[in-house]
Amino acid sequence: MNSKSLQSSKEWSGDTVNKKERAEKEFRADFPRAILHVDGDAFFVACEVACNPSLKGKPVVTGEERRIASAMSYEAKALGVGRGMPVHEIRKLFPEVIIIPSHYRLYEIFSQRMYRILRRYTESVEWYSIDECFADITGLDHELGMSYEEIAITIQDTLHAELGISFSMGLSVTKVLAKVASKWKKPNGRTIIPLNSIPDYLQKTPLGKVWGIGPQTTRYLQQFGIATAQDFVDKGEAWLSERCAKPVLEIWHELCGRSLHDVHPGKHSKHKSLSSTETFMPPTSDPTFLFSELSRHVELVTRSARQETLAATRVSFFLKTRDFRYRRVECVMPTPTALPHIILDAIRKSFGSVYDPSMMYRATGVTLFGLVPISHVSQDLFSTQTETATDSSKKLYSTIDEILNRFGSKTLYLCSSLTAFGNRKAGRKKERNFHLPILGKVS
DNA sequence: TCTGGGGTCCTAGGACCC
DNA sequence: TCTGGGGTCCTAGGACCC
Repeated sequence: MNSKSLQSSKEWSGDTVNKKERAEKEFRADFPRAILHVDGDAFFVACEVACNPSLKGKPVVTGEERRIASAMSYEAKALGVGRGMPVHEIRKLFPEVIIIPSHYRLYEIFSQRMYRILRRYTESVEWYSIDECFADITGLDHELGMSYEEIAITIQDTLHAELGISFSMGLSVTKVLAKVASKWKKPNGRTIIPLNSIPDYLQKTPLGKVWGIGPQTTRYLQQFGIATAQDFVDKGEAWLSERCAKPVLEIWHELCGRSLHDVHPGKHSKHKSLSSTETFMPPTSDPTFLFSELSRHVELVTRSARQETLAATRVSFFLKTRDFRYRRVECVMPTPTALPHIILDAIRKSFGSVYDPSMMYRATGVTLFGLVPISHVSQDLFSTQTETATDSSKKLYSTIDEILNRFGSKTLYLCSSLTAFGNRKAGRKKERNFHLPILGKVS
Protein backbone atom coordinates (compact mmCIF):
# COMPACT_ATOMS: atom_id res chain seq x y z
CA MET A 1 0.00 0.00 0.00
CA ASN A 2 1.45 3.37 -0.94
CA SER A 3 1.39 6.41 1.27
CA LYS A 4 -1.43 8.08 -0.59
CA SER A 5 -3.88 5.23 -0.24
CA LEU A 6 -2.75 4.82 3.36
CA GLN A 7 -3.70 8.40 3.99
CA SER A 8 -7.02 7.86 2.26
CA SER A 9 -7.86 4.89 4.39
CA LYS A 10 -7.07 6.90 7.47
CA GLU A 11 -9.45 9.59 6.30
CA TRP A 12 -12.03 7.02 5.45
CA SER A 13 -11.92 5.71 8.96
CA GLY A 14 -12.81 9.15 10.30
CA ASP A 15 -16.45 10.00 10.85
CA THR A 16 -16.36 13.57 9.60
CA VAL A 17 -15.32 12.81 6.07
CA ASN A 18 -17.95 11.19 3.93
CA LYS A 19 -17.24 9.31 0.78
CA LYS A 20 -18.48 11.99 -1.60
CA GLU A 21 -16.44 14.78 -0.08
CA ARG A 22 -13.33 12.69 -0.19
CA ALA A 23 -13.86 11.84 -3.83
CA GLU A 24 -14.21 15.53 -4.58
CA LYS A 25 -11.06 16.34 -2.70
CA GLU A 26 -9.07 13.75 -4.60
CA PHE A 27 -10.44 14.96 -7.90
CA ARG A 28 -9.30 18.50 -7.19
CA ALA A 29 -5.88 17.26 -6.14
CA ASP A 30 -5.62 16.06 -9.70
CA PHE A 31 -6.53 19.55 -10.88
CA PRO A 32 -4.26 22.07 -9.17
CA ARG A 33 -5.52 24.25 -12.00
CA ALA A 34 -8.37 23.53 -14.35
CA ILE A 35 -7.86 24.94 -17.81
CA LEU A 36 -10.40 24.50 -20.52
CA HIS A 37 -9.60 24.74 -24.21
CA VAL A 38 -12.53 25.19 -26.57
CA ASP A 39 -12.01 24.58 -30.25
CA GLY A 40 -14.56 24.96 -33.04
CA ASP A 41 -14.97 21.92 -35.32
CA ALA A 42 -14.36 22.93 -38.96
CA PHE A 43 -15.47 26.33 -37.77
CA PHE A 44 -15.82 28.32 -41.02
CA VAL A 45 -17.73 25.54 -42.72
CA ALA A 46 -19.82 24.95 -39.60
CA CYS A 47 -20.92 28.61 -39.63
CA GLU A 48 -21.87 28.29 -43.29
CA VAL A 49 -23.85 25.12 -42.60
CA ALA A 50 -25.59 26.73 -39.62
CA CYS A 51 -26.82 29.47 -41.98
CA ASN A 52 -27.58 27.17 -44.88
CA PRO A 53 -28.74 23.76 -43.64
CA SER A 54 -28.86 22.38 -47.18
CA LEU A 55 -25.08 22.05 -46.92
CA LYS A 56 -25.33 19.74 -43.94
CA GLY A 57 -23.66 16.35 -44.37
CA LYS A 58 -22.01 17.40 -47.63
CA PRO A 59 -18.34 17.85 -48.51
CA VAL A 60 -17.94 21.63 -48.24
CA VAL A 61 -14.80 23.74 -48.53
CA THR A 62 -14.41 27.49 -47.88
CA GLY A 63 -11.72 29.67 -49.39
CA GLU A 64 -12.84 29.99 -52.98
CA GLU A 65 -11.88 33.68 -53.01
CA ARG A 66 -8.32 32.86 -51.99
CA ARG A 67 -8.15 29.94 -54.36
CA ILE A 68 -7.02 27.61 -51.58
CA ALA A 69 -9.00 25.64 -48.99
CA SER A 70 -9.20 27.59 -45.73
CA ALA A 71 -11.55 25.15 -43.99
CA MET A 72 -13.32 21.96 -44.91
CA SER A 73 -16.18 19.90 -43.55
CA TYR A 74 -15.41 16.48 -42.12
CA GLU A 75 -17.04 14.96 -45.20
CA ALA A 76 -14.55 16.83 -47.42
CA LYS A 77 -11.69 15.89 -45.12
CA ALA A 78 -12.70 12.23 -45.42
CA LEU A 79 -12.40 12.48 -49.20
CA GLY A 80 -8.84 13.69 -48.84
CA VAL A 81 -9.14 17.47 -49.06
CA GLY A 82 -6.42 19.10 -47.00
CA ARG A 83 -5.75 22.60 -45.65
CA GLY A 84 -4.16 24.87 -48.20
CA MET A 85 -5.07 22.66 -51.12
CA PRO A 86 -5.59 24.72 -54.31
CA VAL A 87 -9.18 25.08 -55.37
CA HIS A 88 -8.49 23.99 -58.96
CA GLU A 89 -6.95 20.78 -57.63
CA ILE A 90 -9.97 20.08 -55.42
CA ARG A 91 -12.28 20.65 -58.39
CA LYS A 92 -10.25 18.25 -60.48
CA LEU A 93 -9.84 15.49 -57.89
CA PHE A 94 -13.17 15.81 -56.08
CA PRO A 95 -15.81 17.30 -58.37
CA GLU A 96 -18.50 16.55 -55.79
CA VAL A 97 -17.02 19.00 -53.28
CA ILE A 98 -18.95 22.25 -52.82
CA ILE A 99 -16.52 25.17 -52.80
CA ILE A 100 -17.75 28.47 -51.42
CA PRO A 101 -16.13 31.82 -50.63
CA SER A 102 -15.37 32.68 -46.98
CA HIS A 103 -17.57 35.18 -45.15
CA TYR A 104 -15.38 36.51 -42.38
CA ARG A 105 -18.00 38.90 -41.05
CA LEU A 106 -20.30 35.95 -40.46
CA TYR A 107 -17.61 33.92 -38.66
CA GLU A 108 -16.84 36.96 -36.55
CA ILE A 109 -20.47 37.08 -35.37
CA PHE A 110 -20.43 33.41 -34.40
CA SER A 111 -17.11 33.94 -32.67
CA GLN A 112 -18.42 36.84 -30.59
CA ARG A 113 -21.38 34.75 -29.50
CA MET A 114 -19.11 31.88 -28.55
CA TYR A 115 -17.04 34.20 -26.34
CA ARG A 116 -20.16 35.66 -24.80
CA ILE A 117 -21.38 32.20 -23.84
CA LEU A 118 -18.03 31.30 -22.27
CA ARG A 119 -18.06 34.49 -20.23
CA ARG A 120 -21.34 33.50 -18.63
CA TYR A 121 -19.34 30.90 -16.72
CA THR A 122 -16.12 32.77 -16.04
CA GLU A 123 -14.53 36.12 -16.79
CA SER A 124 -11.22 34.36 -17.18
CA VAL A 125 -11.55 33.69 -20.91
CA GLU A 126 -8.57 34.26 -23.15
CA TRP A 127 -8.98 35.10 -26.81
CA TYR A 128 -6.78 32.84 -28.87
CA SER A 129 -8.28 32.84 -32.35
CA ILE A 130 -11.59 33.28 -34.06
CA ASP A 131 -12.68 29.77 -33.06
CA GLU A 132 -10.46 28.87 -30.10
CA CYS A 133 -10.21 30.08 -26.56
CA PHE A 134 -8.88 29.14 -23.14
CA ALA A 135 -10.79 29.50 -19.90
CA ASP A 136 -9.40 29.11 -16.41
CA ILE A 137 -12.17 27.41 -14.46
CA THR A 138 -10.12 26.58 -11.36
CA GLY A 139 -12.43 26.54 -8.36
CA LEU A 140 -15.56 26.88 -10.45
CA ASP A 141 -16.54 23.33 -9.52
CA HIS A 142 -16.90 24.40 -5.92
CA GLU A 143 -18.75 27.58 -6.84
CA LEU A 144 -21.26 25.89 -9.12
CA GLY A 145 -21.52 22.64 -7.19
CA MET A 146 -20.59 20.70 -10.32
CA SER A 147 -17.59 18.63 -11.28
CA TYR A 148 -15.22 20.06 -13.84
CA GLU A 149 -16.50 17.52 -16.31
CA GLU A 150 -20.08 18.57 -15.72
CA ILE A 151 -19.07 22.19 -16.32
CA ALA A 152 -17.37 21.24 -19.59
CA ILE A 153 -20.46 19.30 -20.70
CA THR A 154 -22.74 22.20 -19.84
CA ILE A 155 -20.65 24.69 -21.80
CA GLN A 156 -20.35 22.34 -24.74
CA ASP A 157 -24.10 21.72 -24.84
CA THR A 158 -24.90 25.42 -24.54
CA LEU A 159 -22.57 26.30 -27.41
CA HIS A 160 -24.15 23.66 -29.56
CA ALA A 161 -27.71 24.57 -28.68
CA GLU A 162 -27.30 28.32 -29.15
CA LEU A 163 -24.95 28.44 -32.12
CA GLY A 164 -25.89 25.28 -33.98
CA ILE A 165 -22.26 24.32 -34.39
CA SER A 166 -20.13 21.85 -32.46
CA PHE A 167 -17.02 22.43 -30.41
CA SER A 168 -14.41 20.09 -29.01
CA MET A 169 -13.29 20.57 -25.44
CA GLY A 170 -10.08 19.79 -23.65
CA LEU A 171 -9.69 20.06 -19.90
CA SER A 172 -6.38 19.71 -18.11
CA VAL A 173 -3.98 21.37 -15.70
CA THR A 174 -2.04 23.54 -18.19
CA LYS A 175 -2.77 25.28 -21.45
CA VAL A 176 -0.51 23.02 -23.50
CA LEU A 177 -2.16 19.92 -22.04
CA ALA A 178 -5.64 21.39 -22.55
CA LYS A 179 -4.74 21.82 -26.24
CA VAL A 180 -3.57 18.21 -26.42
CA ALA A 181 -6.87 17.20 -24.84
CA SER A 182 -9.15 19.17 -27.15
CA LYS A 183 -7.47 17.70 -30.21
CA TRP A 184 -7.79 14.18 -28.85
CA LYS A 185 -11.31 13.57 -30.00
CA LYS A 186 -12.89 15.60 -32.77
CA PRO A 187 -15.50 16.60 -33.75
CA ASN A 188 -17.75 17.25 -30.76
CA GLY A 189 -15.26 15.48 -28.49
CA ARG A 190 -14.47 16.04 -24.86
CA THR A 191 -11.22 14.89 -23.25
CA ILE A 192 -10.18 15.35 -19.68
CA ILE A 193 -6.58 14.88 -18.60
CA PRO A 194 -6.07 15.07 -14.84
CA LEU A 195 -2.55 15.21 -13.42
CA ASN A 196 -2.21 11.45 -12.94
CA SER A 197 -3.35 10.58 -16.48
CA ILE A 198 -0.85 12.77 -18.30
CA PRO A 199 1.56 9.95 -19.28
CA ASP A 200 -1.30 7.87 -20.76
CA TYR A 201 -1.95 10.63 -23.26
CA LEU A 202 1.60 11.77 -23.90
CA GLN A 203 2.71 8.27 -24.81
CA LYS A 204 0.21 8.31 -27.63
CA THR A 205 0.94 11.87 -28.77
CA PRO A 206 3.58 12.37 -31.49
CA LEU A 207 5.86 15.22 -30.42
CA GLY A 208 5.09 17.24 -33.54
CA LYS A 209 1.41 17.37 -32.56
CA VAL A 210 2.19 19.33 -29.41
CA TRP A 211 1.25 23.02 -29.56
CA GLY A 212 4.41 25.05 -30.13
CA ILE A 213 6.57 22.19 -31.38
CA GLY A 214 6.89 22.69 -35.11
CA PRO A 215 8.61 20.75 -37.88
CA GLN A 216 12.08 22.15 -37.13
CA THR A 217 12.09 21.22 -33.47
CA THR A 218 10.49 17.86 -34.23
CA ARG A 219 13.19 17.02 -36.76
CA TYR A 220 15.93 18.18 -34.42
CA LEU A 221 14.70 16.15 -31.46
CA GLN A 222 14.02 13.06 -33.55
CA GLN A 223 17.78 12.69 -33.96
CA PHE A 224 17.89 11.86 -30.26
CA GLY A 225 15.22 9.21 -30.56
CA ILE A 226 12.43 11.41 -29.27
CA ALA A 227 9.23 10.43 -31.03
CA THR A 228 6.40 10.99 -28.58
CA ALA A 229 5.57 13.76 -26.16
CA GLN A 230 6.37 11.35 -23.34
CA ASP A 231 9.87 10.69 -24.77
CA PHE A 232 10.32 14.45 -24.70
CA VAL A 233 9.19 14.72 -21.08
CA ASP A 234 11.47 11.83 -20.10
CA LYS A 235 14.58 13.62 -21.36
CA GLY A 236 14.43 15.93 -18.37
CA GLU A 237 14.98 19.61 -17.91
CA ALA A 238 18.79 19.60 -17.75
CA TRP A 239 19.19 17.70 -21.00
CA LEU A 240 16.73 19.94 -22.82
CA SER A 241 18.01 23.23 -21.48
CA GLU A 242 21.38 22.50 -23.06
CA ARG A 243 19.85 21.98 -26.47
CA CYS A 244 16.64 23.93 -26.76
CA ALA A 245 15.46 27.51 -26.49
CA LYS A 246 13.21 28.93 -23.82
CA PRO A 247 9.85 28.35 -25.53
CA VAL A 248 10.57 24.63 -25.89
CA LEU A 249 11.56 24.40 -22.25
CA GLU A 250 8.35 26.10 -21.22
CA ILE A 251 6.39 23.52 -23.19
CA TRP A 252 8.27 20.82 -21.32
CA HIS A 253 7.13 22.22 -17.96
CA GLU A 254 3.57 22.53 -19.18
CA LEU A 255 3.57 18.93 -20.39
CA CYS A 256 4.82 17.87 -16.98
CA GLY A 257 1.72 19.47 -15.51
CA ARG A 258 3.30 22.65 -14.17
CA SER A 259 1.38 25.62 -15.44
CA LEU A 260 3.63 28.40 -16.76
CA HIS A 261 1.29 30.03 -19.20
CA ASP A 262 -1.50 31.92 -17.52
CA VAL A 263 -4.89 32.43 -19.04
CA HIS A 264 -4.99 36.11 -19.95
CA PRO A 265 -8.56 37.29 -19.78
CA GLY A 266 -9.99 40.35 -21.40
CA LYS A 267 -10.77 41.34 -24.87
CA HIS A 268 -8.73 40.11 -27.74
CA SER A 269 -5.73 42.39 -27.41
CA LYS A 270 -5.28 45.00 -30.09
CA HIS A 271 -3.15 44.13 -33.06
CA LYS A 272 0.59 44.59 -32.86
CA SER A 273 0.81 44.62 -36.63
CA LEU A 274 -1.44 44.54 -39.65
CA SER A 275 -0.36 43.28 -43.01
CA SER A 276 -1.54 42.62 -46.51
CA THR A 277 0.41 40.47 -48.95
CA GLU A 278 -0.29 38.70 -52.18
CA THR A 279 1.47 36.46 -54.65
CA PHE A 280 0.81 36.96 -58.34
CA MET A 281 1.50 34.88 -61.42
CA PRO A 282 3.60 35.00 -63.46
CA PRO A 283 6.54 36.82 -61.83
CA THR A 284 7.25 40.27 -63.21
CA SER A 285 9.83 43.05 -63.08
CA ASP A 286 7.39 45.77 -64.13
CA PRO A 287 7.83 48.59 -61.58
CA THR A 288 4.44 50.14 -62.37
CA PHE A 289 2.68 46.90 -61.63
CA LEU A 290 4.70 46.29 -58.47
CA PHE A 291 4.03 49.77 -57.15
CA SER A 292 0.37 49.38 -57.95
CA GLU A 293 0.28 46.16 -55.92
CA LEU A 294 1.92 47.96 -53.00
CA SER A 295 -0.61 50.75 -53.34
CA ARG A 296 -3.46 48.28 -53.13
CA HIS A 297 -1.95 46.64 -50.04
CA VAL A 298 -1.61 50.06 -48.44
CA GLU A 299 -5.27 50.77 -49.10
CA LEU A 300 -6.40 47.45 -47.66
CA VAL A 301 -4.20 47.57 -44.60
CA THR A 302 -4.93 51.21 -43.73
CA ARG A 303 -8.61 50.49 -43.98
CA SER A 304 -8.24 47.66 -41.45
CA ALA A 305 -6.28 50.02 -39.24
CA ARG A 306 -8.99 52.68 -39.42
CA GLN A 307 -11.64 50.08 -38.64
CA GLU A 308 -9.70 49.12 -35.53
CA THR A 309 -8.99 52.80 -34.74
CA LEU A 310 -5.27 52.22 -34.96
CA ALA A 311 -2.52 54.27 -36.57
CA ALA A 312 0.94 53.12 -37.58
CA THR A 313 4.18 54.68 -36.44
CA ARG A 314 6.17 52.39 -38.72
CA VAL A 315 5.53 50.75 -42.04
CA SER A 316 7.46 48.12 -43.89
CA PHE A 317 7.02 46.79 -47.39
CA PHE A 318 8.69 44.03 -49.31
CA LEU A 319 9.22 42.71 -52.79
CA LYS A 320 9.64 38.95 -52.96
CA THR A 321 11.76 37.65 -55.79
CA ARG A 322 11.02 34.67 -57.98
CA ASP A 323 13.48 32.63 -55.93
CA PHE A 324 11.71 33.49 -52.67
CA ARG A 325 14.11 36.13 -51.43
CA TYR A 326 12.73 39.17 -49.68
CA ARG A 327 13.80 42.76 -50.16
CA ARG A 328 12.30 44.64 -47.26
CA VAL A 329 12.39 48.30 -46.25
CA GLU A 330 11.06 50.00 -43.18
CA CYS A 331 9.78 53.56 -43.09
CA VAL A 332 9.27 55.50 -39.88
CA MET A 333 6.25 57.77 -40.01
CA PRO A 334 6.75 61.32 -38.71
CA THR A 335 3.38 61.02 -36.95
CA PRO A 336 1.18 57.94 -36.49
CA THR A 337 -1.10 57.56 -39.48
CA ALA A 338 -3.72 55.35 -41.08
CA LEU A 339 -4.01 57.43 -44.23
CA PRO A 340 -2.94 55.63 -47.41
CA HIS A 341 -1.50 58.55 -49.37
CA ILE A 342 0.90 59.47 -46.55
CA ILE A 343 2.19 55.91 -46.31
CA LEU A 344 2.32 55.60 -50.06
CA ASP A 345 4.49 58.72 -50.30
CA ALA A 346 6.95 57.12 -47.90
CA ILE A 347 6.97 53.89 -49.89
CA ARG A 348 7.43 55.78 -53.14
CA LYS A 349 10.57 57.40 -51.76
CA SER A 350 12.12 54.04 -50.77
CA PHE A 351 10.88 51.99 -53.69
CA GLY A 352 14.04 52.57 -55.72
CA SER A 353 16.26 51.23 -52.95
CA VAL A 354 14.63 47.77 -53.06
CA TYR A 355 13.59 47.52 -56.66
CA ASP A 356 16.11 45.98 -59.02
CA PRO A 357 14.97 45.97 -62.67
CA SER A 358 17.00 42.85 -63.38
CA MET A 359 15.00 40.82 -60.84
CA MET A 360 11.70 39.05 -61.33
CA TYR A 361 9.21 39.37 -58.46
CA ARG A 362 6.39 37.06 -57.41
CA ALA A 363 4.82 38.82 -54.42
CA THR A 364 4.62 42.10 -52.54
CA GLY A 365 3.32 43.05 -49.14
CA VAL A 366 2.87 45.88 -46.69
CA THR A 367 2.93 45.70 -42.89
CA LEU A 368 1.88 48.40 -40.45
CA PHE A 369 3.35 48.18 -36.99
CA GLY A 370 4.17 50.21 -33.95
CA LEU A 371 0.39 50.62 -33.84
CA VAL A 372 -1.15 53.17 -31.48
CA PRO A 373 -4.81 53.94 -30.83
CA ILE A 374 -6.02 56.67 -33.14
CA SER A 375 -7.43 58.69 -30.23
CA HIS A 376 -3.86 59.17 -29.02
CA VAL A 377 -2.71 60.65 -32.29
CA SER A 378 -1.96 64.32 -31.78
CA GLN A 379 -4.41 66.59 -33.50
CA ASP A 380 -1.91 68.92 -35.07
CA LEU A 381 -1.69 70.98 -31.93
CA PHE A 382 0.79 73.41 -33.36
CA SER A 383 -1.02 74.09 -36.53
CA THR A 384 -2.17 77.67 -37.02
CA GLN A 385 -4.77 76.76 -39.56
CA THR A 386 -8.23 75.85 -38.40
CA GLU A 387 -8.43 72.93 -40.77
CA THR A 388 -5.19 71.25 -41.74
CA ALA A 389 -4.53 69.07 -44.73
CA THR A 390 -4.54 66.07 -42.41
CA ASP A 391 -7.92 67.00 -40.99
CA SER A 392 -9.47 67.16 -44.42
CA SER A 393 -7.82 63.86 -45.38
CA LYS A 394 -9.38 62.29 -42.32
CA LYS A 395 -12.77 63.60 -43.34
CA LEU A 396 -12.23 62.31 -46.84
CA TYR A 397 -11.30 58.84 -45.62
CA SER A 398 -14.14 58.58 -43.17
CA THR A 399 -16.45 59.29 -46.09
CA ILE A 400 -14.62 56.73 -48.21
CA ASP A 401 -14.92 54.15 -45.43
CA GLU A 402 -18.64 54.74 -45.30
CA ILE A 403 -18.93 54.16 -49.03
CA LEU A 404 -16.78 51.03 -48.85
CA ASN A 405 -18.80 49.68 -45.95
CA ARG A 406 -22.06 50.30 -47.75
CA PHE A 407 -21.24 49.35 -51.31
CA GLY A 408 -18.32 46.96 -50.99
CA SER A 409 -14.58 47.15 -50.92
CA LYS A 410 -14.15 47.26 -54.67
CA THR A 411 -16.17 50.41 -55.27
CA LEU A 412 -13.38 52.93 -54.75
CA TYR A 413 -9.62 52.81 -54.90
CA LEU A 414 -6.64 55.08 -55.31
CA CYS A 415 -5.56 55.82 -58.84
CA SER A 416 -2.13 54.36 -58.02
CA SER A 417 -3.83 51.04 -57.28
CA LEU A 418 -5.60 51.03 -60.63
CA THR A 419 -3.47 48.36 -62.25
CA ALA A 420 -3.88 46.11 -59.24
CA PHE A 421 -7.53 46.74 -58.36
CA GLY A 422 -8.91 47.53 -61.76
CA ASN A 423 -7.97 46.45 -65.20
CA ARG A 424 -5.32 43.89 -64.57
CA LYS A 425 -3.58 43.06 -67.76
CA ALA A 426 -4.46 39.61 -69.00
CA GLY A 427 -2.15 36.96 -67.62
CA ARG A 428 -0.71 39.28 -64.97
CA LYS A 429 -2.79 37.71 -62.36
CA LYS A 430 -4.92 34.67 -62.44
CA GLU A 431 -8.37 35.80 -63.44
CA ARG A 432 -10.99 35.18 -60.82
CA ASN A 433 -14.44 33.85 -61.45
CA PHE A 434 -17.28 35.16 -59.37
CA HIS A 435 -20.45 33.19 -58.87
CA LEU A 436 -23.19 35.71 -58.41
CA PRO A 437 -26.64 34.39 -57.57
CA ILE A 438 -28.38 36.50 -60.19
CA LEU A 439 -25.82 36.76 -62.93
CA GLY A 440 -24.40 33.27 -62.73
CA LYS A 441 -20.75 32.80 -63.47
CA VAL A 442 -18.95 36.07 -64.11
CA SER A 443 -15.33 36.51 -65.06
C1' DT B 1 4.08 20.24 -51.30
C1' DC B 2 7.43 23.61 -56.22
C1' DT B 3 5.58 26.36 -51.43
C1' DG B 4 -1.28 31.17 -49.58
C1' DG B 5 -2.18 34.79 -46.05
C1' DG B 6 -2.27 36.99 -41.41
C1' DG B 7 -0.36 37.00 -37.20
C1' DT B 8 3.02 36.50 -32.58
C1' DC B 9 7.14 35.72 -30.06
C1' DC B 10 12.07 34.86 -29.48
C1' DT B 11 16.96 35.44 -30.38
C1' DA B 12 21.42 36.49 -32.37
C1' DG B 13 24.10 39.98 -33.45
C1' DG B 14 25.20 44.79 -34.86
C1' DA B 15 25.36 49.69 -33.40
C1' DC B 16 26.18 52.60 -29.98
C1' DC B 17 27.43 54.26 -25.51
C1' DC B 18 30.10 54.83 -21.20
C1' DT C 1 50.21 44.98 -30.44
C1' DC C 2 45.48 40.24 -30.47
C1' DT C 3 42.49 44.83 -30.08
C1' DG C 4 38.45 46.15 -22.24
C1' DG C 5 34.01 45.13 -20.64
C1' DG C 6 29.43 45.60 -20.18
C1' DG C 7 24.91 47.55 -20.91
C1' DT C 8 20.94 48.88 -23.96
C1' DC C 9 18.49 49.35 -28.07
C1' DC C 10 17.22 47.82 -32.41
C1' DT C 11 16.53 44.82 -36.41
C1' DA C 12 16.33 40.80 -39.37
C1' DG C 13 15.03 36.51 -39.54
C1' DG C 14 13.60 32.04 -37.66
C1' DA C 15 9.94 29.27 -35.82
C1' DC C 16 5.49 28.63 -34.87
C1' DC C 17 0.44 29.26 -34.87
C1' DC C 18 -4.49 29.35 -37.16
